[in-house]
Amino acid sequence: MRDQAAKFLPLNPATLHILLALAGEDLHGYAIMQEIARQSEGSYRLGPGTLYDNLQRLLGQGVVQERGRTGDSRRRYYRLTALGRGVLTAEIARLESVIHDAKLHLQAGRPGNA
Amino acid sequence: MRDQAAKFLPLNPATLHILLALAGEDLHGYAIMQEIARQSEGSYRLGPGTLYDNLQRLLGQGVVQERGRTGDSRRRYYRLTALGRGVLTAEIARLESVIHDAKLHLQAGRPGNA
DNA sequence: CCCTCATATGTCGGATTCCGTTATATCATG
DNA sequence: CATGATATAACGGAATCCGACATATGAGGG
Repeated sequence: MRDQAAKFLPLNPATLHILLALAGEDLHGYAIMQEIARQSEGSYRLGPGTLYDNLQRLLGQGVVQERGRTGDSRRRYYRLTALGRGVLTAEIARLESVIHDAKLHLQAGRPGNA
Repeated sequence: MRDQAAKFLPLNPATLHILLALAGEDLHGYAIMQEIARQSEGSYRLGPGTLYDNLQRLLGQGVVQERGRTGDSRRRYYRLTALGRGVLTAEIARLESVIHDAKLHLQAGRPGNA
């Protein structure tokens, strides 16, 4: 699984945030946009173009899948597959190591930057 | 500064890794490629196309600048500007919050993924 | 019933970015 | 001065980004 997941890394920001939004619960597209805006406190917003391009690709890659429709017939709910969960987990682990490195370098040498 | 830096976020993976490589010390392009490969233990490699496209853009944005050439006349050394250091710092802070959220959701509910 | 507005998905097309291939120049060695 | 490794850069097709626009459905009021 980790081998499979590794092929998808690194994730671009849009993909990372979509997977993150879906990690908590299954959501439909419009709700994904809202959840990403909420998580970033409004500083990062995905437009529909970027969102649906990405969902289309992720469906094809088997990273997310569509859940059976219930209630509101407009909504298409998406959920992470096992692969998708593995990809997100692997990316988070990778980013932790990136952050670790960054902190070493950002404080070493130049305190006040400039 | 942070306001300025915020305009550049989120960083795509190539940009993040270039800035990270330069956070430690000034490097020339070829060395940036090697440093990124080293930091990721070979799992993420930037080709020259992606690297120089990005450096060109970052120079234009004032995120990195060229240092005076010394020694080997082929090499062009790059360094982070104050803005560049601020951008990297802001992105790292943002990613920490992303990781925090992700960990909540990834362990909640589904322990073993699958 | 309609009419209207918010919700929700999807399309479209230009701009940007990605990224491997190829070209060119310089260094180090013998 | 020949050779091979290092280093930068140009090139061009593919992929992605992303706002604007189009369409369809739901909720609620009159």
